[in-house]
Amino acid sequence: MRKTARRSMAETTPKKKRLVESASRLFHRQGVEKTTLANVADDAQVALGNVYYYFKAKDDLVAAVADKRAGGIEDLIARLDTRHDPHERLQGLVQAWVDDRFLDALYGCPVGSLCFELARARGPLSENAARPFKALLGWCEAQFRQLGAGDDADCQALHLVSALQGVSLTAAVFGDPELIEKEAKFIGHWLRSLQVHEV
Amino acid sequence: MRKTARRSMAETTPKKKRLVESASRLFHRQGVEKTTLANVADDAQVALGNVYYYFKAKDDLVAAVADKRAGGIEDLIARLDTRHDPHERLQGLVQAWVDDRFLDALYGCPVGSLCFELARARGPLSENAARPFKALLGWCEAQFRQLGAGDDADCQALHLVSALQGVSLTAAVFGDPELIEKEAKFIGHWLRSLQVHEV
DNA sequence: GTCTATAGTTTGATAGAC
DNA sequence: GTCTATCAAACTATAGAC
Repeated sequence: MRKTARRSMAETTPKKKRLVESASRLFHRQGVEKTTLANVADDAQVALGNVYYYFKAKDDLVAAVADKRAGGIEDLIARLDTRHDPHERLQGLVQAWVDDRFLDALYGCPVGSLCFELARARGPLSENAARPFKALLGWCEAQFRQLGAGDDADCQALHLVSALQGVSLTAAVFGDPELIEKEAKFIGHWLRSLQVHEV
Repeated sequence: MRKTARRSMAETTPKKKRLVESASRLFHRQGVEKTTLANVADDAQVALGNVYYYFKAKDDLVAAVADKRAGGIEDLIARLDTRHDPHERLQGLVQAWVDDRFLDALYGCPVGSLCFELARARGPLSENAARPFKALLGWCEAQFRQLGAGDDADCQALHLVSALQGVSLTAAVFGDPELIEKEAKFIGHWLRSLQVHEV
């Protein structure tokens, strides 16, 4: 009757989904280039040759993971949009980074690291690499505009997204999740200063 | 008599140095994992088998490039330290990012991307991955302290380094160097606001 | 020091039985 | 749909002539 989360997933979840989830985790920890299809197949408990039934080539699996990342950002945005005011929504975004700080301080932001790896390669996959960033920047800009930022809203959005991406990278370089907490507090002060300016 | 910069380097520079410089450029553009020793040997115009006379293994070449990156940051800091006041020194740091914006918007910050790739692997090379970041953060903290930041100096240093790293990544994802200019202006305003607060 | 040739693995991808 | 077996290419690294 004892079941670990992984085993129960391995037994119940369809193989295609398991492959994407294993790839998602391994791409985060090792990067796309260092992760082999044998790694993914093994982690998902799928025979190596069977991977090609679900994905014609490695790039198709990478594209599926990239879509999952973009969807994750869009889901996060949708959850934040249930909050009442733009200041709380932006603070919620920062809090999402704090929530993930232990994993991100080991392997970086899963979205940033993957999108960067795909964009730098400048192959066919780099087309959609900017999608999560476009969503995030556009959403942040709308929040800052509602805070009364006016023509500065796009600069503030870029600054916020950059700070979050940058601290994920820095924390990963040091392996220290407290850096994310520290930067989150700093950003929190900044956001609060914009709000009181507004009221 | 006509000589391109590359060819003249290929003919006059010692092979070991050429290998490190080719590796440095290729690691920036493709990442360590995607770059093969054949790529490096070809770019440096050195026979593949000869690479192993200078570097026992690929990791030794990677370590040499990592040292070069750390040295580059330390040189930059040394150049900035010739300036008269901490505000000008910090603005000079931001300007260094603007100067490199065209290359960084294609392939990211060479320091950040390499240090992150090495740190994430959590192998023997990740030991020194934090060295350039440690130098940068320590130096920035000293500048902010001289600006009268007090106990906030370390938070401000982390924020500045994060913003620079983050915007390099974001600009690379979009392939847009103007994002670096935009964020540099925003940071410039922030630094100026700290200075007038001081005076 | 420099080169060619190649060993020994690993990798993405395919073939074909079940 | 799933599996085993395997190919062809690419990679790190070595051997050995010069």
